[in-house]
Amino acid sequence: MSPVPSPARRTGRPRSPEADRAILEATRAALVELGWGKLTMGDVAARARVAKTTLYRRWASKNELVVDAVAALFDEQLELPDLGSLQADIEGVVLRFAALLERPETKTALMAVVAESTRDDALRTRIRSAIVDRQKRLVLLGRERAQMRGELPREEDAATAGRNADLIFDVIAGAVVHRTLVSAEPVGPEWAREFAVLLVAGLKTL
Amino acid sequence: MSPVPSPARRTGRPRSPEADRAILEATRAALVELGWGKLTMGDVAARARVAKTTLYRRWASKNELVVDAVAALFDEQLELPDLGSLQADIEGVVLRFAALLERPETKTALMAVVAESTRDDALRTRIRSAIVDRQKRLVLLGRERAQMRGELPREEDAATAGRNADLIFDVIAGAVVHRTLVSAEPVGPEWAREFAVLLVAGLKTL
DNA sequence: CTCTTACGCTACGAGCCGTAGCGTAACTGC
DNA sequence: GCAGTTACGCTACGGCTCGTAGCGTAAGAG
Repeated sequence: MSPVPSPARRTGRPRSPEADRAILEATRAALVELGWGKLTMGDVAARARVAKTTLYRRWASKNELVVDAVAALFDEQLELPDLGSLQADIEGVVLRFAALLERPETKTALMAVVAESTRDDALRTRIRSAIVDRQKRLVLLGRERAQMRGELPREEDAATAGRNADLIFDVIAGAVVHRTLVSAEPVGPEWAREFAVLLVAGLKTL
Repeated sequence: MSPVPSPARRTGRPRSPEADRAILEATRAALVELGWGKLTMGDVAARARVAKTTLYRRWASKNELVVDAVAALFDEQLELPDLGSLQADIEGVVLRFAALLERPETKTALMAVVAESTRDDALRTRIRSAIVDRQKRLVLLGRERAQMRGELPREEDAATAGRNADLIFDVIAGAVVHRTLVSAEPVGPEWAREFAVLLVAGLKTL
């Protein structure tokens, strides 16, 4: 989690895990109140009751600090219960993802970090492993279940299966993000249902 | 376009439209080279060969300047030729939107502005009218055509029609944006075709 | 020709960044 | 214990950007 200098050190005073926690939490709080643009390292340090230099000993830049602070939010929701049908599973994953995006600290930060990642490959890699791939697992899981139930055909070759998974993931995640952040409308059960109906119908013809 | 003080002035030296142009263009260029975070007003002014004070006479903040600079990019692609079928029309709108997003000045800026808009209602309104609604018109146009051709049923009431249009728009725009910016994969003709197949199949069952 | 407004330029206080230097705290190995 | 090593808090600093003020000049309107 503290990426900058992770030398396999063995002697000397160890880093305070408490400080790690406090800094990440302070970062999320500051994001909610101030937003990405006005968030300052000095402010985060003050909230965490930590010296500014301590921040810089762990994170090289504001970008990386924020990515880690946000990524921690995605550690929770990694399970998706089997709801019995493809339709229900899609509604479930949509609602979970939406619930995550509704949280004010996620909204602002995720988009800002994605924006920055268009110019920073290291950041993109970090986001991919910390956030995107974890969400994608849910999609793969849902498809697998649907194929077991016979709701969806199995792809003939691995390449097609991979392309389809990517497509489905972009459609689901994209729609939820766009609805939440651009259209700025809530993702409720009805919307999830309508979206899932649309998607399931499309998937069955693939 | 220059939002700050738009008093119905009639006397005195008029504002230089040339300066407007130069500033917006310089802003886009700076965005490509520096990104949102490192873009400075001083730098934009220097690129536009304009005094920094001239920027502040027109735009109150960096946010609004960037929104206007990006919005200008969306003024072009507002037409969508009738390609003969719903499938082809969707592929067309996807490819057009993707082409816009592929431009480096759009990529970074659009996401950054969206991120900031989660905390700034005025900014969100501005984005909506300048960018979102214009793209949405294309969706409405495509649906209208498909209904004329008999490819899609007409909605029974206006409320349902509105909800459907919103849903479709979020799916299309969201998928393209997510594919381009988060997955960081190109939107080519094959992807557009596969996506359109999926969506058309779903739409016909709505 | 006067009035009014825009422009370029310079200068400025304020705030934040990221780093350096110091003394102190915590933990390890002898 | 004691020395060695690393983390921490604190202070101070140069450098950069912000956004504004003040001035003299440029450009249309009446």
